[in-house]
Amino acid sequence: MPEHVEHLENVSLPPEQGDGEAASRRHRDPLTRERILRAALQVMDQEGLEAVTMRRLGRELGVEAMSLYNHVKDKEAILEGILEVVMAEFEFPEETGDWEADVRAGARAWRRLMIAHPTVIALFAESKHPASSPERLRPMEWAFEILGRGGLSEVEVVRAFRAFGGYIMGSVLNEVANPVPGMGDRDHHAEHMQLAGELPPTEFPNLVRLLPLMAECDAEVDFEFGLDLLIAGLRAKANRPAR
Amino acid sequence: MPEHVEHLENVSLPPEQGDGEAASRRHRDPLTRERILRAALQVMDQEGLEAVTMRRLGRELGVEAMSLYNHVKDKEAILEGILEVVMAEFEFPEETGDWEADVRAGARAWRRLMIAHPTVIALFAESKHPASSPERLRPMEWAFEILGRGGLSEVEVVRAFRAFGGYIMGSVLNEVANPVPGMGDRDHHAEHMQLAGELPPTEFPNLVRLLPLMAECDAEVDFEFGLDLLIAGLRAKANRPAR
DNA sequence: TAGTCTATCCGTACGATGTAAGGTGTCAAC
DNA sequence: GTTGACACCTTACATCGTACGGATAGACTA
Repeated sequence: MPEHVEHLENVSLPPEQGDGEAASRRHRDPLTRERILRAALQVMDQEGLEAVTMRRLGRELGVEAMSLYNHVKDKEAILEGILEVVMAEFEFPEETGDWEADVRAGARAWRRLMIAHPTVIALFAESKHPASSPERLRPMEWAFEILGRGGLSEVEVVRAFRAFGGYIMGSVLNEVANPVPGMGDRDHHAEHMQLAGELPPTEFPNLVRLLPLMAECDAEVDFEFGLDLLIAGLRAKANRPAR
Repeated sequence: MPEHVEHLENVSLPPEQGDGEAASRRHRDPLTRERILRAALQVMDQEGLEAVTMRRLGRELGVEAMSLYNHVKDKEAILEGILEVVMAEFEFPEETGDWEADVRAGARAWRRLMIAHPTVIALFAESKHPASSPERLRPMEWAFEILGRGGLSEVEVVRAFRAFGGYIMGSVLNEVANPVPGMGDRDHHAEHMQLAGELPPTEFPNLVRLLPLMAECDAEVDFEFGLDLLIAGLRAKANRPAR
């Protein structure tokens, strides 16, 4: 009988710089849905969605790819799980009682979360099932709660939720249109400027004029601008006096 | 020398229901970047992004997968190309001279386009390079043109563009959260209702109350709602009198 | 007419992916 | 001990994107 495995633990166990803890030779600390999702999120944040691979996650956790299937059904389940983990990071701003300020703070919190993990937008875009885990629902619940205090009807609350949600999602999506490398802006800036220079000015006069402006705009300020529009519009609709 | 190929044309050439035209046995009509992109878009619209495969496109066009590489650099190039084709379908609304009406019409046109090809949102979310082809730029140019007529400063035009663009993108993204099957709403509706029924009402009182409402809202009406908010806000900012 | 060029397309092959199926080891309960 | 449950590993397969090289056919030259 071939006893070809002489299980020493010299296999690899890559340096394990991370949360240390030994990974003692007999058992490494046991695999867990939790640990898998955390590793997946990390890989995704650092190297993008296409780096999230069963084998890669296995390597990351010192385990073979197939072992993951003892804790998650699918790769798809991992992807959905990442959304859970991210939404669990949502930082609820403390409430001031000022409705507009609270709405604004909520929107910013949401944006911060998406910006912190830009690739989740792609996950949302591909996700097959709507949210159902408490982790993903809790921030929604809170958003409804806040919006509900503005004197809007129930339908209006729903619609405002969708308007803000859509705006936040879309802004971030447009903001992180190129997701990969070292950091944002520089690439965008350069590409925009170059593009504006190359464009036939008779066909694209506005782009030639405005693209450079666009390149040097600050995404956060722009976000606030749109937020102002939505809130102003909502204030009008709710017949509230300007504070 | 092995002359193992006895090129008869019996291979397969699947029924070829489409644009007819013969595909005569000697040559089928020649492969083209154009034709490839069109086929890719069609497959994507009907069966989703993951069905867009080099071999699949080849089959669709009566050709081996590798032949596609004579006309496109990459699979990625095909995906970017799909964006071109879609944006080329943008239907410029005729301009009325009424600024608000034109902005609204533009936003609707944009939304219609995305709804007609829901999967492009995922493409945008994964696209590595910002737009650069004229097909993708032309609708942007037009949007700038329209927005520019509202008495806004140049920076405000840029910001308004981003606000509207973000809102449109995000709304559609949220609207088509589940992309695949026969059609929208039914699934969403059912899932929302069921979810609302299962939720612990003490932890998620707002969701329990509002999710059913959300399920029966009409996406188009909701879109208009957010559009109203943005335009109202913009009107205020531009110090224009309500019409 | 024969010969060469070039664009187009096919065939084969390689590495990487997700995952089904079954094997191996460890430990708790009997 | 023996047994069974569980965590993990190994192997295998279909399918993916694509590098590489050969075959075909029309256009051009002579």
